[in-house]
Amino acid sequence: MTSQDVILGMLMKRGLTGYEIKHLLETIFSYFYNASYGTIYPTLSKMEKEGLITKESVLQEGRPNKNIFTITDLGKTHFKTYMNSPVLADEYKSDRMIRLYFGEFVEREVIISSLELDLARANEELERLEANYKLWQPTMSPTQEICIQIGIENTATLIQTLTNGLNRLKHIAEEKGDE
Amino acid sequence: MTSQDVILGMLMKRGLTGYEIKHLLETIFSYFYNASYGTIYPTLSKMEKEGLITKESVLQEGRPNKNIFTITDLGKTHFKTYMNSPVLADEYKSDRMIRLYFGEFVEREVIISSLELDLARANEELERLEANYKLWQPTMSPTQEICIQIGIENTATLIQTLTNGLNRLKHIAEEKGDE
DNA sequence: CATGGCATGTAACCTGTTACATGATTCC
DNA sequence: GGAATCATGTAACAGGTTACATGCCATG
Repeated sequence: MTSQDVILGMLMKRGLTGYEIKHLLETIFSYFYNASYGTIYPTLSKMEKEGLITKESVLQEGRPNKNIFTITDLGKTHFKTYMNSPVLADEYKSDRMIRLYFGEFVEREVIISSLELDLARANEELERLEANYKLWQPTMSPTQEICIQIGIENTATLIQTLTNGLNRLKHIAEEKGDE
Repeated sequence: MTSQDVILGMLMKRGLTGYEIKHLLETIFSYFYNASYGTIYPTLSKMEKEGLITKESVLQEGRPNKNIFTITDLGKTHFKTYMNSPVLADEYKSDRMIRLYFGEFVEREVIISSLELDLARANEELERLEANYKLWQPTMSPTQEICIQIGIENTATLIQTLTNGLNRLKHIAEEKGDE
């Protein structure tokens, strides 16, 4: 799974610009993938050279011209090859979790306020995912729905676990304060 | 958060060899971090040159010699700087999720059997995490416990969501079969 | 006698990010 | 007047993986 595979998948439905691809990544894909412009544009150029996609330049008034990329038959073949290749293990690197894991080496308050920030962010993320779900549900395929449900339910669980963890940590902090 | 920060954190408790670091990553850290030997050994060399850690070679009989690395005061300072730096966003790239998202472009059975594999793996992972929890709980710090609880609860939630999703997909498949 | 555990290390490669460069228009 | 949106692109760099190289011992 490289950015190329993900972009090909996005183009299976309709032609897109690099800018639109980035926007999609930030909204619907953000839960399980992302890429910067520094990846997207060079990848699109490379794919065009290889004949996986074609470029159509559209002149616009009052705003920059744009390049709409459309998948070719060769591109579709490549995408299907990807979809039938062995599934790779998830890549997950969490700075939040690392710091929590090593929490014993910093002051308790640092950890507590960090967890509180995580909790606030998780709540925002949950709202965002639920808003997305309501917005796009009518046009989503069944498997897309499962994707967003996984995102929503995992975030809801995270909120629960963080809340429980915070309560326990605060409890320990109070006990220590009583000594 | 680079591998250096994680390794420094691991060495805060006791000296370790590269091999032991890899083992720890695969067992307790696997839920939120990992690194290959190709990262670990060069990073350890670099850290030694920079004076963050010291190397002690231990000759062994019947098995290869090993290098035990110990954190220095400079290393501890670096670790604390990391722990007080701004938290980075999680990096999560999931091939599983990408394929599920684009599931409409392949045969339903491919998706169903893929989800069934995911479910089986999630069950194994849950068992592994729970076994770890039982094994290490007595020696875990409160924040370490929260880490493993997050892992366990998220995995349990994933199992639920996958089960629900599978049921719905099979239902749709049956309806289609009735046409 | 083969597999897995113990143990270290390098070189070639891949993939991606960050920061920079440009510039008009619309909304607050 | 400043920020956000639309829109594309590059160069330098960072950070990592994979495959290879080595080799003994214990277990089945």
